[in-house]
Amino acid sequence: MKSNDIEETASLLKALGEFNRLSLVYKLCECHLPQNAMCLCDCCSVDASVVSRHLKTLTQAGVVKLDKNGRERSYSLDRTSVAARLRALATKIEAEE
Amino acid sequence: MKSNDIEETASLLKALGEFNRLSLVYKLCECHLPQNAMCLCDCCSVDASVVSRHLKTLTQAGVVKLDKNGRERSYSLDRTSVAARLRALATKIEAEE
DNA sequence: GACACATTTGCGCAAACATGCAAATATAGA
DNA sequence: TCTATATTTGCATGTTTGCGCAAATGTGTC
Repeated sequence: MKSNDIEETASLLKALGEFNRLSLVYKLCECHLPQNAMCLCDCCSVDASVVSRHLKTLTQAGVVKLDKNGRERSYSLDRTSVAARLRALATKIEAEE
Repeated sequence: MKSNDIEETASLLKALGEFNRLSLVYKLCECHLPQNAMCLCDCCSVDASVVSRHLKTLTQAGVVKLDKNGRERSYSLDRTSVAARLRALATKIEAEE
């Protein structure tokens, strides 16, 4: 197992492993359409700046995708990628190599 | 989504989302038989006390199971449980509810 | 009991992190 | 250009966390 792979997976899990960030992810989960940050503020009672920072963290970890359309800045889950990475980890853990 | 569920899932991901802890998990992954902590020290170059603490964290998160047999203290992955929980999260994230 | 070995715990430290507030920035619309 | 709104960033703060070392604890063996 390469060190880089471990680091990469750890980053994903760390990004997801914080209460407010995971709440954001679940909130995005329920949204068919991309959401702007203000809308996402509702799900966790923290300052907008905190939400902004959490969304940045999630974006850097590849959990969330950002679409900029002029003033509109909308976030959406990268569902397939995240699901695939979690499943890959599950498969690895399950297998006795 | 209940707050407790989020907290519980976040705990699992947080436990896995640290480089040395994830290294321990991968190491345990490759072991057919339960391992003692000293053996696990090899995979990450940190003090034994640190490994002990990480293993405790992983145990509390339900990632690892501890068997005490006299002096022997051996750790093993709770493969099915962890895999199931990761897959459940993957499924949830993938689904547009 | 004395010893060796494995593991945990107490302590201190430095780095990372989550947070709120205020100021700065960006952008659409009047 | 001016304004209103959305978002980011700088700063300060309190908390958490990972770490190493040394001491303590547990447990089998002599």
